[in-house]
Amino acid sequence: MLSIETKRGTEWLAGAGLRPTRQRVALAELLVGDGQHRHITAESLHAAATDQTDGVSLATVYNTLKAFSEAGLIREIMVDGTKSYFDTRVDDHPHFFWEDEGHLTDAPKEQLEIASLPDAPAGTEIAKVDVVIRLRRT
Amino acid sequence: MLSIETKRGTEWLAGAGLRPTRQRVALAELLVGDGQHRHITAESLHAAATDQTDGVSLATVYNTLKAFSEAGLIREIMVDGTKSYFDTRVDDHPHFFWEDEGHLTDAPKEQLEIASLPDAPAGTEIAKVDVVIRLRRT
DNA sequence: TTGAATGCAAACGGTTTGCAGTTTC
DNA sequence: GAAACTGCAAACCGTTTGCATTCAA
Repeated sequence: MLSIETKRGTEWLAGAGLRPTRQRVALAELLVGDGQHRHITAESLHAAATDQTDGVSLATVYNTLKAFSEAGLIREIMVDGTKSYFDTRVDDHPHFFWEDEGHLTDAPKEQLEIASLPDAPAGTEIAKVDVVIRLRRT
Repeated sequence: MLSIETKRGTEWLAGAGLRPTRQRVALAELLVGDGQHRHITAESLHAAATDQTDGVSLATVYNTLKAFSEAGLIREIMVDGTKSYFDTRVDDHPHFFWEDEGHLTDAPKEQLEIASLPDAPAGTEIAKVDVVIRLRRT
């Protein structure tokens, strides 16, 4: 069908207590509408939104990504320094970063076995562990 | 003694085939002069250089960090997104990132055991594996 | 002497913000 | 109606760059 599905995205927002505005629903659909995980940047998401009938301003894309991120709906991944990347999958899992193309994909979590991890120093706890496997074309 | 030691830094530069200009030697000394590893940002290094008699312009700090990094003398660590961090220790090892203070320290490498790592996808090889343990105050 | 390195200031690029107008509840 | 959200444009801030000057070899 041609009509835009908005159910999943709306529920996703509701689960985080975020108001389902037109813009947020549109972005949420682009992010989780088909149930797949995605890696995006503000720029790529803005471009995707612009391709649709409902556009969303770049500033709102930034504000929304920040809001989603603070609500725990998405996670920011630090790989590039010049750009922010976000992942719709929020559990700890390793990433491949394709240095030549500057894009990010999930690495199979089952294939990563961490037998032991350094202890958190006194007075601190581990908030998250980022594992980024940087790839280069051979 | 009060005189500024410049031997180690000068040799360090020579080893990478970089000209030992006054500025580079000063920065190299600040980085490896005492044989200890350091985690720095352009800003912190510039501040440290300014505290000395020999100042170095901020642009030169940036250019120099880039040159050192390309020469393999230091390594850039991606943790913050808003700032670039560099490490004078260049082997693969895990880091603690103290989210509250925004600073970086080495995590004990012996305590990290990776039993298995995802395979590099066809046509690629692993350039490096970044492990960042993000800490939060309890 | 000559190519490389430096420093200043201006440019850059991704991100944030102030504020007026709009929308959700 | 009140509070939250949006969009525009301007501000921001770490970083890079153009170019004239200085320096190492």
